[in-house]
Amino acid sequence: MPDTAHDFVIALPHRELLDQILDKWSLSVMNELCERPCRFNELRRSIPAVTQKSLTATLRRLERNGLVERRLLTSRPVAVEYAITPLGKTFRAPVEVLLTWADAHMPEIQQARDTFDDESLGL
Amino acid sequence: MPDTAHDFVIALPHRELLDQILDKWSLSVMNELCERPCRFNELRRSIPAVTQKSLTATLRRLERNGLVERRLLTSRPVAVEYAITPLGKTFRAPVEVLLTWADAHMPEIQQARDTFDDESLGL
DNA sequence: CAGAATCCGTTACGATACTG
DNA sequence: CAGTATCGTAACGGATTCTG
Repeated sequence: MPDTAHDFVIALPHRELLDQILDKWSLSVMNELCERPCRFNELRRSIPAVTQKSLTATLRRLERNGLVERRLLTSRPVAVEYAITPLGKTFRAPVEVLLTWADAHMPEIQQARDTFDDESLGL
Repeated sequence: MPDTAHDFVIALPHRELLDQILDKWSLSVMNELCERPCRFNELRRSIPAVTQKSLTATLRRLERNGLVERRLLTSRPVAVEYAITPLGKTFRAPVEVLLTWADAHMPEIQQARDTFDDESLGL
């Protein structure tokens, strides 16, 4: 086996990949697309806080990494549809594990934060 | 069950938490501390690319969230030791799932990138 | 409708110097 | 040894305007 265990630094390609698909909006976008293909403005409405610019960038990144597919609908006027890819679907499980963990330990974490913040002040 | 499925936006506290513990250096740091408690400069050597400033910030964040513990060793001169907490240990599993996924699909992803980049040029 | 282009402020980060 | 303080840069993201 190569390493992964005592791996010095999470391996740069991994780190870079995570940066691209765990960023601010990617999870929300993929979450939406996992339910159904969506038009651009449909996505905007589903994720009200995202700006058009960020959404575009997010979709491009996800498309480049093969997690999302951009379909040009040859209608009149031309429309665009985004859909999750098979690869994208395989990413759901790891993410759910992550969110489940977050959910389960959020109270514990919140308490750690409170304690930490109190101590910082208390000094 | 509440939602998570048609959840609009990954829930802000979750998003914020992920930002704090999946950031650039946190995984490498926790990876190291999972093997043994470490001194500050020991960590720096283990993760050569991290600057002192970023390492300090990362450790503080992880400490605040209860994933890492800062132990003041009352020796002469005073030393500091960082260790993973029980909570921190529970985070290992989700991360491994994530990295395993990344490992398994990296070739596929790399090919998607190549294709995408080629098409961008080809036009 | 689905963006591209521009401007602009905040934040992240690295490099460097200094401290108890 | 384990930081803090300061500075400069660069990337990120939001707001706004424009376009086929």
